[in-house]
Amino acid sequence: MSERKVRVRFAPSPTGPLHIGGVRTALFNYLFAKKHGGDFILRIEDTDQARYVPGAENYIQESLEWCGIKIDEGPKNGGPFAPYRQSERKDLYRQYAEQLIASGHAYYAFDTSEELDMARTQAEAKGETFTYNALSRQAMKNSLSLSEEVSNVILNASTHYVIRFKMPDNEDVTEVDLIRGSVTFNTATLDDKVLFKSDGMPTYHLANVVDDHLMQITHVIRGEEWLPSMPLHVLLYRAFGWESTMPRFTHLPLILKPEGKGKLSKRDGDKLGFPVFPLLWNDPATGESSRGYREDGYFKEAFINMLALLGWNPGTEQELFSMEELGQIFSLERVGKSGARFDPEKTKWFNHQYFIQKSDEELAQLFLVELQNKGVEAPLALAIKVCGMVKERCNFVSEIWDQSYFFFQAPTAYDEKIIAKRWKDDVPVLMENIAVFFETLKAWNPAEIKEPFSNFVTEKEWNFGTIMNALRLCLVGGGFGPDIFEICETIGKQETISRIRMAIRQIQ
RNA sequence: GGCCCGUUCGUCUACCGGUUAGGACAUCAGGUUUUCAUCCUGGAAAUAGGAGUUCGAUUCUCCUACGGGCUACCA
Repeated sequence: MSERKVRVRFAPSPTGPLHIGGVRTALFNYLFAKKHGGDFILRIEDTDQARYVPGAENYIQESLEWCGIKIDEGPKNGGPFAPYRQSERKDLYRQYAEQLIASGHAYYAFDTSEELDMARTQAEAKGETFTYNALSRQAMKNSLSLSEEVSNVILNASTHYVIRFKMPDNEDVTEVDLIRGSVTFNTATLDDKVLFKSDGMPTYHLANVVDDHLMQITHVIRGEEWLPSMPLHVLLYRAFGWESTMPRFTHLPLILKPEGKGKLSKRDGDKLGFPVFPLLWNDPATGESSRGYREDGYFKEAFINMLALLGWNPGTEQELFSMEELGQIFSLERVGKSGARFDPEKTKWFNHQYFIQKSDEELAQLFLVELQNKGVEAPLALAIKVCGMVKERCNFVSEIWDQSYFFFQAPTAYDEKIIAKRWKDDVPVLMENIAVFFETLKAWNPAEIKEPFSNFVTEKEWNFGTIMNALRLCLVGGGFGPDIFEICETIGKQETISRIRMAIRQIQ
């Protein structure tokens, strides 16, 4: 059993965009596979046609691709266990459900949803919860409570029946969870879960176990919301006689809201202003769109790095990891047990780290696209130079413009606060003197502007801070930006002088 | 309600019986930047509570509290 090649799967259901919790589950599966030289399988669990959302599967596929999570087998690239979409495997499940009936592990149930609702309401009235189990199943309509003849009559007359698992009466089921240790459930607290629905489709439980077995999955790594169904799944493996090749189970802690109670939801992102999804999602039903990390300007490396460290840590103080590195050092033992609150601020920090690691050229290419969208024409060389000057103060490509627009155009407005602070009554005259002085300069580069400029200001006995800050206001329109002489050089002598005179005219 | 899982600075977490309980984000204070940001230095900041076990508990056990998940012919 330990000889088997590691095979893991990510098995989302295409009911909407994959949220970051799902991406993290996929990531941990992928990293586990990489670490052990195994395979990563994508399986689409579309057994609920009512909740099927067009485009969702494609979204999932594209999200994983953007993240750099490579799929070894899946609906798009195929593989030896195709198909990888459960709707296309539909015909296969019935025989397994019937096998369970034949072996006495399952039975037909004929109760209508109205009858079940009634049973629930009645129980509720008595302050109890209705459970379809060993205690109640004799009172319900099924092939266990009814005679074989009656059952067969119903079976032949209608297709409206389900197949339920015959949950043992009172039995402890213990199974090891790789990050939590051994967990025990008593079957008396569990119910007779539906395995096969009246629409001819299997439920998650049946399809999941059958496919994991058929696809030779060795490790099931999924969200903590599945922990309560682990005993059912274990019992199914036993009932099928597959216990010797049953996968090991691991349940990942959930991602919680940044503030308040509960698990992270789409609403939190809207409210707090951060994406909850990897990619932009346009809902085909409501027409609503949700922001994505990719479109918000996050680098995938930063996104992955952030996700990897949410619930997992390497045990060292290193925080920056490439996908490659993660694939070498990831281990399930180092995944935490408790839910992790999501921190959008830290994600920005990660992005900054990757942002400043990028070369000026790489950033310039991205920045050029932004410039184009703004209708600004600029040579690559200038974009590279500008990126080099301002990258330290940005987290995103979209922030470069705000830090550097003055390299491409004269300021159209002047920051009121800076005017109040730096533009005293005597400043216009001083600035005109500076403009005249600049006209006399021959050389125009930072060093050869700075030296004569300093001498000039010193000679005049003007206050340095006054001059420098006012000059910055003239050239930039605000009180920020890179070295002032670098700016002078980059925009050119004529433009520098013209901006000074324009500011004198415009600032009141 | 029942079942299961969890609980270390505000947040993510390290320390798998002996530490001045470490790091990162955020925050605060200095410094650099004749600007802003970056950056550098420093500060404040935690073992949920109570019983055990032990020479010694953040670490092991139990109870309580709190948090989370599940409790569908959804996954």
